[in-house]
Amino acid sequence: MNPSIIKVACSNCNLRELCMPVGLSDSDMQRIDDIVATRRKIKRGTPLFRNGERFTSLYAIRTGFFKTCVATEDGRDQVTGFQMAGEIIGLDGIVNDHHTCDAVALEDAEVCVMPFERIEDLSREVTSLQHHVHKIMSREIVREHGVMLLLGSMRAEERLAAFLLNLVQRLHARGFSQSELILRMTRDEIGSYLGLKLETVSRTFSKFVEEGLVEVKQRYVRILNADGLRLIVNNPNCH
Amino acid sequence: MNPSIIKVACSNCNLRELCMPVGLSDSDMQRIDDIVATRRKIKRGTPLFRNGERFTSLYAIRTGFFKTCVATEDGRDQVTGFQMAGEIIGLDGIVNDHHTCDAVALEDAEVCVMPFERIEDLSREVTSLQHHVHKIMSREIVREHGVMLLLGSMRAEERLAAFLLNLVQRLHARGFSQSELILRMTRDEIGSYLGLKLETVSRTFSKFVEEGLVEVKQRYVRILNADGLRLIVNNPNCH
DNA sequence: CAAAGCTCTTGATCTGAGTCAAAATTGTCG
DNA sequence: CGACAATTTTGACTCAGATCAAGAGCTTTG
Repeated sequence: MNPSIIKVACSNCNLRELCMPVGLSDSDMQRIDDIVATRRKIKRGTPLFRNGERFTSLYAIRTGFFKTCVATEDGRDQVTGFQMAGEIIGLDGIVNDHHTCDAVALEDAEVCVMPFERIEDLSREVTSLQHHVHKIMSREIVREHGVMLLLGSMRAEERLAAFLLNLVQRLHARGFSQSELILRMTRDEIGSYLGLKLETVSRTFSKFVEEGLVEVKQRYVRILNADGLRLIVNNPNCH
Repeated sequence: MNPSIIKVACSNCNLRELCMPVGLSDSDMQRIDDIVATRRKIKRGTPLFRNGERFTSLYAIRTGFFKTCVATEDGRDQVTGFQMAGEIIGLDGIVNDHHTCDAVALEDAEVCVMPFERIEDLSREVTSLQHHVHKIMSREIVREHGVMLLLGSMRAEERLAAFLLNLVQRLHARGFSQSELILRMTRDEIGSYLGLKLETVSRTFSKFVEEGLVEVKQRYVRILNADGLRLIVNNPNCH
């Protein structure tokens, strides 16, 4: 028995509205509580799951911050996303019953373990859960379209600006500041996600600082001019 | 009434094993037949659906070839995928009840229209259909991870080689040649998908021809040395 | 079938981001 | 607390792919 595994319930979880369907009846809520079999704590730098591992469960992040990354045989890898509290990871494993990417905690984290079989069973009975599962997967597809747009057609500054705005927007939705954030990932990881080298990420940060768009002190970032960043993202001709 | 809409069934469709679950009982097959409400013919260059349109159905491609693309307000756009017979499009629309990309036929095409409500209703009853829907969505997520890897970390030659190998592999799975194909898209569209300019796509084709890897005559491509292409994809140090 | 309009190829040049290198800063842990 | 390791910044130089431009092939349509 893993001592880091403890039993809990969703019904009184304050992230409920992020990972669960809204407007459930009490009895449905009760049943959904049972989906979350256990919680699991993940130490910083440690994988929640790895490419090739058997897929059994989806994970709802309770606390902490993750990255997911895929790799080629020849050792290149690509960060495919950064995930924070209330987001669901593991969807990649459904097709082949095996995970096709690594999920690594970037800070000490805790996740709710939701055995996928139970999700499937229950979503045959609770329609709103079925909808919810479909929407979560579709949302991930749409998010990835956005990343493809970014990687396929944006310049370094546009990519970093879009990245910062996206992060801060998601943090804000979780009750954090709209303008301040602590990056939980290295420049190298940001670069991998954005298709840039770490030096380029660093230089672009410096450029934003010079232009008074942000204040940066290592992992700490304060956004001074969000509209300026939005302008960079939306206007390819601004330079 | 749209005259291009006609009634049909899956049970005797030869693409069945590509878009539908396998190993269904006769009675389940019967019910799944009813999912495909209609078929729809799409003329070359015409959209099947557009960004912003209300989402109602998924589409199984019966014949023809599609591209899907997303766009920014400022007019940039990005091809997010090319789809062929047996593949499902429209998954992007589930999250927000509206499509977030355009799907355009690159040759005259025919699709099976599958109202998503019916899919959801039936997949609550037919477990194998439920699994199937989940797998299709997960497969799309994994595919997009691959595209992110390509866009984020590969060089032009690697991208084009990976693209050709992927296309020919999918065509082969549909009974076409492993070595010959007709591109249904322009150099510009390939470039958009691969994050390259059309000139770079053209030059890279020319380079492959010089190296004896492929034979190219406009849209016609014959792969002469598939292993050579694979080597380009897998070995970042080969140059 | 001829003209107009796409699409594709190729050349010349430019440039944004990559590479290599070194120093500065911060974090970690005995 | 202090030293080692990891991360970040900055500079100098290079290069893959973008851009600009022109011409050649194809397709389409009246």
